[in-house]
Amino acid sequence: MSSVVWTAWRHLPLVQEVPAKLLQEQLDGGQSFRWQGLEDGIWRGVLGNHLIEVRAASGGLDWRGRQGLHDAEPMLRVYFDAAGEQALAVDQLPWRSDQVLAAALKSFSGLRILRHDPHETLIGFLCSSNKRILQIKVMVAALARTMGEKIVDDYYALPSWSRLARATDTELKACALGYRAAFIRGTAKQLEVRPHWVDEMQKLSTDELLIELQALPGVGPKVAACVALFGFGRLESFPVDTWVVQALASAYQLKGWKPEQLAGFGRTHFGGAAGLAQQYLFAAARAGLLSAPAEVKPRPLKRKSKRSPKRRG
DNA sequence: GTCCAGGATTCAG
DNA sequence: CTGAATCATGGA
Repeated sequence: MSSVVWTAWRHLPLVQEVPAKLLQEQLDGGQSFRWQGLEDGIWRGVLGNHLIEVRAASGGLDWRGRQGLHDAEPMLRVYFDAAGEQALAVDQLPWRSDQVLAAALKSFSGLRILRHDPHETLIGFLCSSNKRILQIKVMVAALARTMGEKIVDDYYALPSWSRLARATDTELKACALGYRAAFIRGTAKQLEVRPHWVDEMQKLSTDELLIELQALPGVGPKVAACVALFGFGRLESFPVDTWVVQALASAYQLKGWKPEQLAGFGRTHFGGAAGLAQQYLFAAARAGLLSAPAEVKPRPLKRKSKRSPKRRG
């Protein structure tokens, strides 16, 4: 039934190899909502307006696109951090004094923050509140199929902000977004008149970026942190979701801490690559590797009583 | 039927 | 200011 004509497989060398199990964690572990696993370890996904397939291979990845695709290798090199820049960031994490982190780094060695398109990241995480990863993927796919441009077969690019801004209630209803439909539409109406939004955001510091993101409808602290991390490559951004709350409560003895407090702990304890640490802990928590807090023995921690003034200017 | 999901927003107190 | 209620939908 498929009318896709593929190029030959091409090799994408990676400084740090990505075994099949780790590739699955990266592509289907909550960073992206646009990949589907096929047979034989092949993953098919839509990046921008490209339909791409990848699979683990010795020394890196094999990939292919549709016949006639202009070379997508530069984009994929960035997407998968082919140069291995994040290896340095991982080494800067406090794994030498943090046994929990050390275990997570070992279990998912080579895990990377993929460099997603900011628009796609924002759309995905606008759908994410109170939803599981699988259902987020369904909603994003529905948005693409309903309002995006067709690529081939049943694969569609994500719709533009201007298209989303004029989405009808019927169209949004068909995507089963629930109350998130208002998030999508509200953010779309703001961003459709800001064609250089990404460039503007890139110039900001991470703290400024997080504030600007949270000014968008449906974007709170957690979604902003995810967009900053996965969409803008801010490795210091530390999203605190239910899994991270669980992980820090059980493995770091931080029961009862509120998300904002945990975010502060994350940035202080993990430093400039806190978001990278977060993704390892997120993966470990979801894999059930942090469910035995008795073994862990973290250093004593003090809770800050100081409140942060929420002023701007 | 009940509970929960990579939360955000609104509403009491 | 903080904490609880509410939001729409689908799967376990």
